[in-house]
This record gives sequence, C-alpha cells and structure tokens, in this order.
Amino acid sequence: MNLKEFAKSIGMSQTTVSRALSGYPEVKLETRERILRLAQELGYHPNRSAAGLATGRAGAVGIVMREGLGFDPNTTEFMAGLGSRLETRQIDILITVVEDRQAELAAYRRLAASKRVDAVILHTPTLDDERMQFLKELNMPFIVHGRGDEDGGYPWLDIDNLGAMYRATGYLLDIGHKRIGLINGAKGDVFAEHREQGYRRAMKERGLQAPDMLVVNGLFTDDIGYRAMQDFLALPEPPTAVLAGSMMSALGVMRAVRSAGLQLGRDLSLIAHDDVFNYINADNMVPTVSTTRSSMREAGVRIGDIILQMLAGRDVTNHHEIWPVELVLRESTCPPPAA
Amino acid sequence: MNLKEFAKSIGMSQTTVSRALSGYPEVKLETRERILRLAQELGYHPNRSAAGLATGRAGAVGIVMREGLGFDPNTTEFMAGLGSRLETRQIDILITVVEDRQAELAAYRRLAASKRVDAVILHTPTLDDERMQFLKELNMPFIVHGRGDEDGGYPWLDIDNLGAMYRATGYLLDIGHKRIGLINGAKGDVFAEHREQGYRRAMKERGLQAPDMLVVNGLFTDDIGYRAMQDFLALPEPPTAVLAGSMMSALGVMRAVRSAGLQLGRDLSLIAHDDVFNYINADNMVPTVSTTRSSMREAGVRIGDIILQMLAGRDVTNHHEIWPVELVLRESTCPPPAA
DNA sequence: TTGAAAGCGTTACCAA
DNA sequence: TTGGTAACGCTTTCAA
Repeated sequence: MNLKEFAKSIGMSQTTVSRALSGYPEVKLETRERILRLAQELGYHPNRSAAGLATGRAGAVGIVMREGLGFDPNTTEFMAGLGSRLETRQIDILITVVEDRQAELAAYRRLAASKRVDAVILHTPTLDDERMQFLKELNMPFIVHGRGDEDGGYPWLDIDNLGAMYRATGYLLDIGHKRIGLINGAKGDVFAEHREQGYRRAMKERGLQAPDMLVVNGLFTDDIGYRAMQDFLALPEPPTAVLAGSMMSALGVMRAVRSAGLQLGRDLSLIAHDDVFNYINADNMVPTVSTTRSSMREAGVRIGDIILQMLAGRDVTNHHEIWPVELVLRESTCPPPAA
Repeated sequence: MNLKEFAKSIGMSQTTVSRALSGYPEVKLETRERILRLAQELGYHPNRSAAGLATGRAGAVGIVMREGLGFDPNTTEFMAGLGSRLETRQIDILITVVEDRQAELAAYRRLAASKRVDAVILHTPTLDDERMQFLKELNMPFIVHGRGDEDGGYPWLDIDNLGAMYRATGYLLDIGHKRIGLINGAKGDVFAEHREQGYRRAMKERGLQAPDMLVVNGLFTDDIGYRAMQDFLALPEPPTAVLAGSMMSALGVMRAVRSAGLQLGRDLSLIAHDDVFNYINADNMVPTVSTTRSSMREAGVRIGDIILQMLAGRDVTNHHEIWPVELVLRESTCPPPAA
C-alpha cells in the first residue's frame, strides 16, 4: 500500500495524509488523529526510499567499524544505548564493516555521496586523526565519541580519561605506592594518551619517575593483561600497584598475580577501568576490584540525544561534553606491603 | 553530483552509465571500464534512496535487537563477520533497537512496509517463536541464526548444540564422572533446550540421573556462573564436573571453585562453550579450559553468504545448515577425584 | 551497443 | 486548513 492508495481509501488527499504523519502543524488535530489511527490500523508506513529521495534525508546514522580492532563488546553496549534513543524517532543505525582505515574513508565517501545516512559517529579518535577533516570536506555531519579538538568545529563527547587516571594514580600514591604500572590502550589512541598523561602528571607532582617499562600499550584483552603483569613481576623492582585499562585486561592481571602466588589487595593493588557490562562485574571478583567507572551505554544514549538535535537543525558544532569518571574503591587496593 | 550531471560530464547517456555501474552485460567492456574509472575519480555514487525507489530494494539487511537481553558481545562478533561479507556488495546492516518482543514485531512491520531492508536476520529463536510466522505474513525474507523448523519454509544456520553437549557430557562420563552440572542459557531458548537434550541423552544412555538441581538456566554472565557453582558446591553431593554455557559463565565457575579452595582439573572438571573472542581465551586460563568451540564470527560470514544468495533471487527456503562443534580438551578436565 | 523517457512513492511548493 | 502537482534521482522498458 502506498500513500496514494492509503489516502484514497480514507478519503483524504495525499498532501494532508503526508503532513499528518510527519507531524506538520497545519493539520487540524482531529484530522491528524484520525489519519494516525487509520495508518496504524491499516499498517501504512511511508516508503523510506521515496521519503528519502524527496527530503534528501535517510533516516539513519552510520557507524563504520574496522573488522579486527575497534569491534569489541563496548561497541555493543554503546549501540544499545544509542539505538534505544534513536528508536524514539525511528532513526536506525547503519553499520558498515571495513577492513582498514583506508576502506573506512572510502566508506564515508560512499555513505555521503549516496546519501545513505544523515550523520555518522566516529569512535576512538587517534592523534592526527584524518577522519574529521575528511568528513568535513564531504559535508557529512558527524559527532565524535572520544576527545576531539576544542576548536575543531564539530561536536564530541568524551569521558575524563586524564582526570580519571590522575585521580586513580593519585589515590595509589596517597596510600604509599611509588611504583605503579599502567596497562593502557593502543599508542596513538587519544583516550590512551590522555590516560597516560593523567598517570604521568600525578607521578610527576610527587616527584616520582614513571619509567617506560611500567607503561604497556595494547589491546584490552585478557591475554595482554596477563603478559603485561608477568613482565611487571619479572622486573627487579616490580610495581606495587597496577592500573588496567579494562575489565578484560584486569582478568589477565588477576591471573598473573595468582600464578605468582601473590594476593591482590594485600601484596599488590589494582584499579581497572570499567565500562559497565552486565556480564562481568567488578563487585563479583575476588577480591572485588576498585575501578574508574563510566557507562558506555549511557554515552550511547547521550550521543543519540545530540544527534537528534543535529538532525533537527540545531547548531551543535561547538557542543563538547566531558563526563566525569567515578573512582570506586573496593578490595583490590591497599597500601604497598612493607618493604 | 547526480547521474544526469555525471553522465553529461563524461559525455554518456544516463542509461549507459547506470548499466555500466550496475554491471549489466550489454555495455561494451571498454565503455564500462571507462565509466567505472571516471566514477571512481569523480567520486560519483548513485543516490541510494533513488535507486531504492526505482528498484524496490534497500541495499541493507536488518537486525532488530532487544535492549537488555540478546545484546551481548556475541552480537558484535557476529556482525563483524556478517558485515565483512556484505560489504563486498555494498550491502549495509541496519540495526534497530527495541525494548521488548512486542516492539520487535512492530519494528519488523515498519521495516517491511517502508521497504527499509531487503531481509532480516533473526537471532536466538525460542520455543513457539512467533517471529517466523509473522515475517512470512509480512512477506519479508529472513534467515534464522539458530535452529528453525525442518519444514518451516525458511533458511537457518545453527551449530550442533545437542551434539556438542552430548559429546562433552559423554566424555566426562567416560572418564568416570557421574554427577555433572549444567549451566545453561535461558529456559525456552531453543539452543539451550538442545544443549540440555544432549546432556540428558548422554546421561540417560549410561543409566544416570540428571536431577533438576544440577541444571541451571540464566544469562551467560560471570555472576550467574559464580552463583550456580556455589549452589552446586553446597549440595550434599556436589557434581564432580560442570558444563558452562559460555566463557563468561566459566569465569564465574572458576572463581567459585577457587573460593572453595578447590582446584579445577584436579578436584573438579569444567568444559565451557566458547564462541571465540579475541579478548578472552580458553588457552590462557589457569588451568586452561576445555571447550566446545564454534566461531560466532564465521557464522556471521556464512549467513552473509546465504543472504547474498537470497538477494540474488536464489531459492534458499530449504537451506538448513548445522555446524559441527569441536571439543577441545585442555587442563580443566580430569577424572573425578577418588571418593 | 546505446539512448529517450516513463515510472517508482514521497514531500513540499503554490493555490484555494 | 486542505488539495493539486512538480520535483527528487534512479532504473528499466522500448526503440533505434
């Protein structure tokens, strides 16, 4: 059933029906309600391609994912939040999977030229990230999940990674630690750089060294967490506390600590970053794990909000949001054992 | 730039350009190559809404996710596989997030009526799942990831859950276990029912009981794995071996075992189902964990294949595929301790 | 092998 | 407040 048929069957003009369904104000309330009800009953939904062609809008936002990296459980959580918000306006999420960074740019070009999405969401910006400039040249509206430039002329939302690590590190220093290991994200990812800065700043303020061997960069996997911790423990002077970038890394750390016959929260301290999932929970570990915590899902919801504003024509180019990160202390942190 | 402008700028008719870009055979090879090259150079991509309107095809496949449940890390892995396959034909994945089962059906209705996607993928079918019938009535092509009816008149792809649990249970029985716990998915999910059947069949064939208290249903979270295992250990006659439905549940199990001062692979055996992620690895646990293994990502790739065939007009209504599941023995399994 | 032109189903402008 | 109708940009039929 198309608009013509539907309009005819209820004895209205196409114009009025279209306006009523799109919520235009000039339709009499009574008329609108009647049309809405009948559309519901008869199951009429406008053809999205036709609407897209007429309006130039696609009714979808795009996310381009690279196959290997960047396609982790966080993504799912983020999308759950984002989607739940966008669903209220029947905006869908369009996922394109690509192999590498170059294919990612090609995908943006296709999405833009074919008018397949109204905006895209960028994840995990890197130092000298070329994507923002690229999207600007394409005239494709976008928002960055992660830190963007202050004067970049595009919106972004990030958590306070620097502050989080600064506080976590500061706390560990306050209770007496001097050698603190950092298991961080990939070198060049802005969030990881910020975390390292927060860590180094706190160390520096106490006049302490942060030797490079105490900083590890890599994926947030159990495996890498394990190996990093093993390497730490093999040092002549191992760290007495460790900051892990995710709950997955933390699992590896805990395993290495156990294998070494040590006990977390007694021989060694751990603070992990927690993106909040239902399937793994810092409160359920033994010992319970102190965390810097920020919900990925909530970030998705909020970015959905901002996108809806963008699509409504509101100027959000200078909308920057930095979310504070909670420091939740649990059993995995304690003063360093007496030397 | 639209087709008209592009065609004009290279001195061709719209018709020929359109045909060349869509790969129609009647265009002279030389002409096609020239057009393809120029489109690339000038960055021309057909407007997807216009193409959709003209052809009736959307160039996307839909996945509807319910917010809470069913939006787990597996989804990401599956989508990575699916998307990498669909990308070769520039088919995108359209995600719609809904609150509950009723909203899910409404979403299918909208997607169908608005011709927003060419097919949808159904996940985690349940007993008496109403969605297949619903989609048939909507005339929406679909494929089920999970077990469907043999004579349902729609394609599906599943792993051999029954066989996997039958073999895993059989192996444990072979090495002397008699009481085996099962930490399974939600009651009513077909995959979980199949796993329970495989488990019960193996038990029954040896004339053994599988008391209800040894079977737990729930989400695949660390938390539930932990609690289930604790409950098992509190029984007058605890199981000597446990089957966990996912690596997440397995983490909880391992934690409970450690808390009880027991050792896996000595006092107790564990086999977990592994969907294969890069961030958590059965080979890296202590002890290494025996698994029934099947890659979620590969399933995504294969479903992408089948969908491309569907979209190409091939009749796949009776295409059913059941993948064998590997049983990988590692250190977490051993004969039961002498009583 | 190429081209002209008729749809595809909306939206939005203009008129009433 | 409602209605007629010209785009929107592509695909595909028919003709050459």
